[in-house]
Amino acid sequence: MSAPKMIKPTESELEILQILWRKGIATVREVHEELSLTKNAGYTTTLKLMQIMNEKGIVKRDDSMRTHVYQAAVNKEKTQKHILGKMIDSLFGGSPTQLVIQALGDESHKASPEELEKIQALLDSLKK
Amino acid sequence: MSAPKMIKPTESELEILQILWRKGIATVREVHEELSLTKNAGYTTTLKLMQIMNEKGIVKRDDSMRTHVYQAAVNKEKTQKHILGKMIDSLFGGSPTQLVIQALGDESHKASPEELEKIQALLDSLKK
DNA sequence: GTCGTCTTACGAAAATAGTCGTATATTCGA
DNA sequence: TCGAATATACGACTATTTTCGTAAGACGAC
Repeated sequence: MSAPKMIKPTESELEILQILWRKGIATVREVHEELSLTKNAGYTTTLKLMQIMNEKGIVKRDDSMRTHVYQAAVNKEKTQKHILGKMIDSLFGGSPTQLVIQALGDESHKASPEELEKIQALLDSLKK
Repeated sequence: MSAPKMIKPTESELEILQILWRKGIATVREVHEELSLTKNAGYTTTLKLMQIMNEKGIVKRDDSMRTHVYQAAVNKEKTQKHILGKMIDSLFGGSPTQLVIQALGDESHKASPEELEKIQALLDSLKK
């Protein structure tokens, strides 16, 4: 039953994970190209990070070929939940309600009616 | 009108901010007593952190007396919203809905019926 | 085969965060 | 007045995260 291991990706690792979650698999070069759009770091920096992530078990890689191919080894939803849980503790006094209220009230990230319905459905199921 | 400064409190700083937000004002001793309930760190560690926070402008202090009195210098809701906004963009593709769903589904931070009602009320007001 | 390019590996510096020991000052009660 | 308790200041040490230089092997064009 014990969680295999509790993973706590760093900021930089999260940036890489997002790319891998979206692309499925990718080489260091591909990840680095995308990171470069919003960030400024050398190629070997990205490489090193991904190597470390591999050691930590955050990503897996296929190194049967000269150019290694990476993929995320942690579940996206689980990771989101875990980070959110820490945030609930560290920023919202353990109350997810406060977090939800702030998130829903965020003017720059408005939820659409369809999304509100999704939340309503979830809320209904929690209430019973 | 420029934002005075963009604050990025660390994990430990957030823990202290939470206490200050709740208590309004507090001494290092008081903050440390509370931190000790959930954490294990020496008194001077807490002191040092609060001194650094003071230098950063995250807290203010009244040092007219021997025992200094601290208070938060950053707004709680603004800080929460800022950090949450970054997370919505970086982890949830800009959709607060996904974040809300993950937060509500967190088994280890269950919302009480009363809290669910609060969310329901907010949801109703957003729907109209 | 040789050269230029691309790749991984590796080590270590730089930056950031958190920890605490110790010195010194103040307060207060015995 | 003396000493225990408590306060701040401050430096240093540890740990973690991020960064990158450099080396060495593999590949393809020619």
